[in-house]
Amino acid sequence: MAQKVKLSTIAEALGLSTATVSLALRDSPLVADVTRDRIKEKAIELGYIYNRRAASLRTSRSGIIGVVVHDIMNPFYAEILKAIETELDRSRQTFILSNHYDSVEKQRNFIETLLQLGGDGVIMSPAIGTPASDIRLALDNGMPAILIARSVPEIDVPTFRGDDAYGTALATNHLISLGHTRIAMIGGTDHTSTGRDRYAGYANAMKKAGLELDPALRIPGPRTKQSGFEAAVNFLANPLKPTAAVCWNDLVAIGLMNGIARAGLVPGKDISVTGYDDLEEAAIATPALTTVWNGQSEVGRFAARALLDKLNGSSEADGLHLIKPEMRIRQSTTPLNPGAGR
Amino acid sequence: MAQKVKLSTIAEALGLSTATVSLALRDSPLVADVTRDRIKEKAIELGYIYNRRAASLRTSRSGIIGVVVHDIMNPFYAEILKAIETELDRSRQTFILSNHYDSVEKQRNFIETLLQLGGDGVIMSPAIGTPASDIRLALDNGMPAILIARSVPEIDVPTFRGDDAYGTALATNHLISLGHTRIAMIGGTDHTSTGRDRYAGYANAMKKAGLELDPALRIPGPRTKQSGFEAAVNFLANPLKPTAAVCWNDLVAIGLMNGIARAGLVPGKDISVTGYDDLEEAAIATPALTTVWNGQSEVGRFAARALLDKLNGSSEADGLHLIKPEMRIRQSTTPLNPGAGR
DNA sequence: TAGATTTGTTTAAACGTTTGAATCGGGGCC
DNA sequence: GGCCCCGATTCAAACGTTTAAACAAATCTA
Repeated sequence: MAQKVKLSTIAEALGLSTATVSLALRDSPLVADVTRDRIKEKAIELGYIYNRRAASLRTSRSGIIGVVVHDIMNPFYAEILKAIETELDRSRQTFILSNHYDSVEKQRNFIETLLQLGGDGVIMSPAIGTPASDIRLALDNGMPAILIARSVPEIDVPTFRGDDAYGTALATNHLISLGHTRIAMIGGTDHTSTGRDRYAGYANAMKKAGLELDPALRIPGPRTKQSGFEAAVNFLANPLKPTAAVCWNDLVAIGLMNGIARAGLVPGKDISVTGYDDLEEAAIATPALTTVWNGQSEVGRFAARALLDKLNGSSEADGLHLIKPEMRIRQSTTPLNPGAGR
Repeated sequence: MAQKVKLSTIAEALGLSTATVSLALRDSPLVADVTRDRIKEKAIELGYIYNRRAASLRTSRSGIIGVVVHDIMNPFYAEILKAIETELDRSRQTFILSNHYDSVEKQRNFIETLLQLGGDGVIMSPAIGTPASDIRLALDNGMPAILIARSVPEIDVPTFRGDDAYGTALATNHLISLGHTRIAMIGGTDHTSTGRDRYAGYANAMKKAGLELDPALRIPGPRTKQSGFEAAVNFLANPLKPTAAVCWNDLVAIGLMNGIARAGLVPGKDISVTGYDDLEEAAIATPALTTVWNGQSEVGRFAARALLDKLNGSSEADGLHLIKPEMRIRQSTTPLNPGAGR
């Protein structure tokens, strides 16, 4: 590997100063056109590589943005990330991605690393139990933060997520309108604002329709296919078997449908199932999954924009922004079959 | 936001020099125990944040490692990434993740960005058509590279991937042993080494068994569920309908099974299907998918280790390392049903 | 007791950029 | 001809660390 090529290498080769070279490479109007061209040519010829750490040490802008979510493998976040990526790419920001797997500690490590690297900002879906102080750590050190998918108590930064109570109410009402009365709710926990909201939407819809809220019909659990698959056993063991299920998300719903099929019943016919998120996968599941579109791409896009706006000095977007979910009706929900559920 | 706290802030507060503070914070034996404790205490009290860009400017080690793959949303890569993450976390390296979506340009941008940030190394699954010069760009600037999943002609860096020809041969032979003779191969392209290898494994197994290689039975396509789902139509329209299919990967296989089910046939019974990769999802699909384990976690782990070794000066691992795939037999493959396939 | 060693700390230069202020050689203006 | 201004370029300091080398004081050693 040849000697490192830096500004001064180019400067010396041309008999100029590093200042001129620096300005020229950044298209400053201060340097003569002809000089700029000579400099740029030489830079390419020598294989010059801009040293961002040196630059950012001087300018205190690194061009790095951090994004941390529960699990990037989860298609729900993956769709959000894709939207963020598209938006940030446009403004030539590098982004650093991390999972926290709901470990507050891993999340704080990430924030600290990002501060050390001089990150310009952070977009995060906070881990369960995130203390306000962890967000303030970023804020106090001049690194703006945007929240997605979940809120953190006492923190008032721009926050984007779906209107969960409204969304599960949509799904529940859909099932009620099909004649179902014993409707289970599967997956998720009550330890997050999302969890509480989703349950509230379901519970309110049930009450409003005059239906009984049987605690045995609430089966909490992780938010994975595996968990939905396993819940099927529990679900089908219930003596008064439910005829329909509102699932935490599409993954749980697909897992549940697989579990139902494995038990010899026909999902969508014997038991109606709704998902949540409307992942790409929902449409090609068998049967095609009725679900609630949760606006992941909107969340990602808005979050990225809000951060870029903040970096440019505006702060209009503070506070909570809810995206209204929409029903996507497919084949996994059908009118109550009077013979089923016994 | 208060004034920035730096080494000199701590130094002044304690009447010491920045050198002492710098050494103390890094647990150098050069500084007295009592002094070190005072310094560390003060650092916490003042909320000191280590500035890595300044440090790395001096040391030329940034602690940043880049990872670029086709698509992090793809569970195949996601499993590799998880293994890499686990391994790198252990040695406190920050990693920057990116998709190239098989765009050589996006990939080169990533390499350039990483160089600008002073990345210590890069692990990549090269985009289709990656020129050797793009890898050399990294190498020539002192940034070691490791390849996963695919090779690049003329490049001899440590490369880790599954033995694809062997793997598809396993799957094909399994189907042949069940009595199938009209076996399709679905998904993938011939533009990558992986693609050619997988086809070769299938083709050789067919020939060796004395079976005809009907070009109509080769249905190339993207490596997604969607694509498998769509291929079902094409597949079932064949007048001499195949009775079994070797799929490019589990996603294609699951999509294909959904498509078969949608057409009113029973996957695994009317038509046998094999996947590739053995994703978590394969085991809970309906029917549970027979597939080929491709050692993603091994690939990720080995790649990360190889890079860390390189950074520590060793270079033993140069060249290609193949991981031997293994068959995972489940319910999606059954003996040929003489009535089917007509 | 003088010199050598050890222990703990400081000095100062370096890493590669950016940028406000300074310089320089011409013109144009009155 | 003196003055000011202009465009193009350079000077030099700064960003916050690290580290080789120097230093000072205390402790050994012969």
